[in-house]
Amino acid sequence: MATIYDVSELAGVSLATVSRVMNKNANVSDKTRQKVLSAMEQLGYRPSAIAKGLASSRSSSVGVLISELHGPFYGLMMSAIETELREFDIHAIIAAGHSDAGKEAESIEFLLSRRCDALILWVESVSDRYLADLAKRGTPIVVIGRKVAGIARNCVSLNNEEGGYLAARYLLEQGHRKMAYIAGPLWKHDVKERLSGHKRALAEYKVNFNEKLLYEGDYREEGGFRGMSHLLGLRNTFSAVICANDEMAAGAMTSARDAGLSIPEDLSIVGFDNLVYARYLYPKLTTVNYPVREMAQMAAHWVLKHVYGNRRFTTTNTFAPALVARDSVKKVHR
Amino acid sequence: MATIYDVSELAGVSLATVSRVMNKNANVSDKTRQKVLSAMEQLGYRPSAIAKGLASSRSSSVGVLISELHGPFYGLMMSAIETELREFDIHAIIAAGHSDAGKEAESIEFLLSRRCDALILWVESVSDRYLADLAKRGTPIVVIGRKVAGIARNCVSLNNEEGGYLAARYLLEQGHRKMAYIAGPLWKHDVKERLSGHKRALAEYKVNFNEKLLYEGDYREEGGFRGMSHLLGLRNTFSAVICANDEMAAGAMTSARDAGLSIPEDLSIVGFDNLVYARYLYPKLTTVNYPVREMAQMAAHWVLKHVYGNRRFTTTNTFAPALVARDSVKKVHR
DNA sequence: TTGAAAGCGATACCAC
DNA sequence: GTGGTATCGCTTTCAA
Repeated sequence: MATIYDVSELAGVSLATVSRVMNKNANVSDKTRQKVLSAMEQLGYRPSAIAKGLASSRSSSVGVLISELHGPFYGLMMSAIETELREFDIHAIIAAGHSDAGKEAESIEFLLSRRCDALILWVESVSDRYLADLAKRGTPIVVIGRKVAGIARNCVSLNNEEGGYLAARYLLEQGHRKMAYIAGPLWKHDVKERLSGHKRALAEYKVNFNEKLLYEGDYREEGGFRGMSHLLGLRNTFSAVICANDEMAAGAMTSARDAGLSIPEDLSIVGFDNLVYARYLYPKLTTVNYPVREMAQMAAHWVLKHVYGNRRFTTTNTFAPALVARDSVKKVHR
Repeated sequence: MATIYDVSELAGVSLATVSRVMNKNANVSDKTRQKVLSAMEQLGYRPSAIAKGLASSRSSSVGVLISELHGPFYGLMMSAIETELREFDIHAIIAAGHSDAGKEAESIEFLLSRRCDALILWVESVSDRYLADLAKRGTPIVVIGRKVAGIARNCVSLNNEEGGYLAARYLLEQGHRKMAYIAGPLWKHDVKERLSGHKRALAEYKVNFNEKLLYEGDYREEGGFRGMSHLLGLRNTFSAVICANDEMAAGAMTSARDAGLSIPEDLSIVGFDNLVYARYLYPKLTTVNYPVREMAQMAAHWVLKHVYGNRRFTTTNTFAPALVARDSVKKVHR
């Protein structure tokens, strides 16, 4: 592969000059610029991002850490970040943390070793303390989906508590009084927040939260399926089930149907996230909107602004959920 | 951030020695190794992958190009590749091609500029010629999901024609004779192949292919939705609809239901891909399995074997689709 | 406007 | 076993 030396030689100019035309530095005469450009063309020259990074201590890359590379939620996030960054020729180096503290830390170290100019992190297991320390290590970070004490301005987060509240309140407004709850892994921050919002709504309506009707799922279809099966096996009755995300809602619906129930006639269901496919489920899923795309874009903008000095962006740190009413909830007359 | 110089100084050894312990080179006494290791520890030393790449002309990264970063299909692919590679401390640099020849080529150039040790490509728009030329440029490539003339051994592909055939034959076996087809974008290779397999099955059963019942979709839910709406608006009747992928099948089902039809009683539906969510649709979707994960792993293994010299892997170039019968097809008695 | 030369942080070959 | 040093491909002063 041709190097800058080859170009400089063929064009009959110095390395510095070649470097100047690459970086669109003004102080180059049109004539030399043309010579250089055509030399590059002839050689099929492609600058080495590696050498460039070493020399400039700027890698033009930002590390993105998410829990999983698959899954509709993370996919959207990644996609949005990549799109925003790419427009400025910044590349996303993507790694998966698998919701495990060890792997998350390892991935962060990995991204750091790649000398990313900044890190955008969706982390669930690593502690607030760890993140706060990391922020002081030099590489700018923005934490997405979580509010970390001490570095609030580096965070882009959703009010999950409010989301949990909205879902429950909606059901209560529709007349439901007995509801089951299929949560995500209970150690996760957002899971706990959603659940506490849920309880707040119940309290407001003076209905008791029944621990027996709480199932700890895994945020995936499978967990929703098992959760519903479990709940249906109980002696308790309930007219609605709230799932802590849409994927589990999909699994739960399938399970309910396998048990012969129809939705929403026999059972109402509410999800969380408002993934694309929520409206292609049957019946169309009533859920809580999670503005992932917007949040991901915001994280990217934060980096573009604070790390790459792009002044055109303004940033916000918190986002709000919103209820999206569709067809999976039936009104109950009491 | 500490450099190798700092470590060598603190440990009181030469650069070369530090480098040796990093690379687990045997020729270092236990004593010096310990000195170096503790110096690294003290300094919080983290080798620069960038400098390493420049010096060794090995970036320990492979470029992965896919059409979109979101979407269940690509997500699974990416995830599988990353997992395989990561185990060997090889990193995936991921880029999106957006099914556009210009962007695909640009992304490839981008990955090349990053000096990836190899490229794993899912490309749809760029020509066979382009790929064959690229393969000669030096950086090893493996093309996934497509068989490219001239570089067949660098390809990992599925027999799409067979998949299209299987879907249609299944419907024919179940007694269906009038079926509509919601295809993907007709310029795509796999779309054409699936469709031609479809026609082969029809021919075998001596049933005519009705051009009027062919709709060109977009491989996404939305396209399936519109396709079904379109088909239902026709004067033609049909007892089944084959969708060229599961996402469109989901959209199509929603549309059919909006029109008051029940599935599979009034209309049978078959998909393609066998995504996770196919079994959480209602009714559970009968589809054709696309072994994406296996294929992605194979692509990663190919690279691990041929580029990084890992002899433990064996490679295969072609994969076969298989029909997965579930609940979205009704048997028709004739 | 252009060039010379000193890094950037590792690797790897050659001595000792 | 360990050290010296050229080298990778580019950026970035500093002079001219």
